Amino acid sequence: MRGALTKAVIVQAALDLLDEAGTDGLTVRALASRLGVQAPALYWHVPSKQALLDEMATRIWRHIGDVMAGLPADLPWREVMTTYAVTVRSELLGHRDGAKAFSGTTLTDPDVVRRQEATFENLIRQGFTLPDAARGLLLLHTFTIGFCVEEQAAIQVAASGDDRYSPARRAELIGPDTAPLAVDAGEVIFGDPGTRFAELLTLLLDTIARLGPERP
Amino acid sequence: MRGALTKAVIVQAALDLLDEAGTDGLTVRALASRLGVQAPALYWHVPSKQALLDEMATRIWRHIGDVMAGLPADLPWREVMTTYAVTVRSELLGHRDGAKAFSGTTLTDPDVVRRQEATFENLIRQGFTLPDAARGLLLLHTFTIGFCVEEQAAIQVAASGDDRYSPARRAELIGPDTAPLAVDAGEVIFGDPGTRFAELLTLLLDTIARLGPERP
DNA sequence: GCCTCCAATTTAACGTTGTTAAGGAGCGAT
DNA sequence: ATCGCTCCTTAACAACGTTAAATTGGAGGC
Repeated sequence: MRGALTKAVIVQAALDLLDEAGTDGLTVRALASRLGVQAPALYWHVPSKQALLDEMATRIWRHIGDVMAGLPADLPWREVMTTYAVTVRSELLGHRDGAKAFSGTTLTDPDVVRRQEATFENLIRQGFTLPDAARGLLLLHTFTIGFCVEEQAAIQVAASGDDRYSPARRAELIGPDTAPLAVDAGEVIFGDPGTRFAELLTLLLDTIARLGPERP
Repeated sequence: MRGALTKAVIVQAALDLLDEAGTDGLTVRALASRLGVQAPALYWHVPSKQALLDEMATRIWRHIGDVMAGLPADLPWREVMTTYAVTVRSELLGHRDGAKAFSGTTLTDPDVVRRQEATFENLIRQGFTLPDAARGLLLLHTFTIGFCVEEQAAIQVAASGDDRYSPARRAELIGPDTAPLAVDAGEVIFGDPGTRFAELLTLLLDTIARLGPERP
């Protein structure tokens, strides 16, 4: 089993451990134990825990890049953008604490950026200027990040047995008589996240259309 | 000086310490020392560090609520929404690591929610249905959170002397010949954040207009 | 004026964390 | 065979959040 440890193996195990134990459970010792090794052994392959976290984030974003690069070169722009948003969301929510852990991360991999080229080419072919394509994707990216951060936080609260976001408990805490609008707004804001995401995404695509190929 | 320690004082000191020392420097011992007290003394007033972090977040969001509640009851909806986005951004960026620390946080204060009532009343008076007002604010909220998370992460990278996001270094890392579009897109994506925020915000307000009072 | 009681704080300590230093085992090349 | 390099272990450190127990200081009853 000597030499079986590589950076890639460690990163994969770290992602698995994160899913099982969450951020708090992702310790160097627990990770080492899962790999059948002592904790300091990992430091031969990875300079620090922070570097490991960066590496994990890079893996996630590289995978998202793979999906985007695999799209047909002439896919309609709405589907391109929908795929991006949906992929990012499923990838972030697919890992416990993923949104907070992998958002706003410093990508260490220029390769990820390079592979955006095909997407830009496609968008431009469909009538976007480059700055507008960039703005559109940035808007989508930003929105998706924010959405997932909030969604996953609520998921975690609910998972801990706290029903603070359920409509009934919420109404009770606020007092329905004092702020009926705020209570009702909760139905929209804390309703089914999938529906909400789809709704807002459609709204955004309509926005992006106006700065791109369907400019008024 | 006995009895001078209260939860409010601790929370304020914690915010100050966060700004000076960042998330890593915000330790129970450092906080106690700044308050002229031993670490365990804090546990008389606050049950845990996590509770303290929640309390800090609540303070931030309550302050944002103060600003919103202080707006004129008939302020045009675009200004209402702009104020919300701008206030959230300045509040989050106003504290070191603020975006990550205070986003997706579980508000412990129903009072914050109750005070949204006036904002909803105003938006409805200007032609929004309640669900659309909620959707609009949610879209704005989500976007702003995502934006700040990314912006502050980039700020922190730059502050550590890493010029990875500067146009020149970025072009060098990617290789300008292999992905010219991706390189140029960086000018938009990593240009001045204030401009970028204002641009995207305007874009969003145009979208929100279509589901609200200026429905086509 | 003393004593009591309770709120608020200290001292001491525990287990766990990320990380480093020093050393040893295995293996290929000379 | 032995050197040297790679990879891993054992031992240890300082710092962290947190708890238990002992201690202080002031307010109120006698």
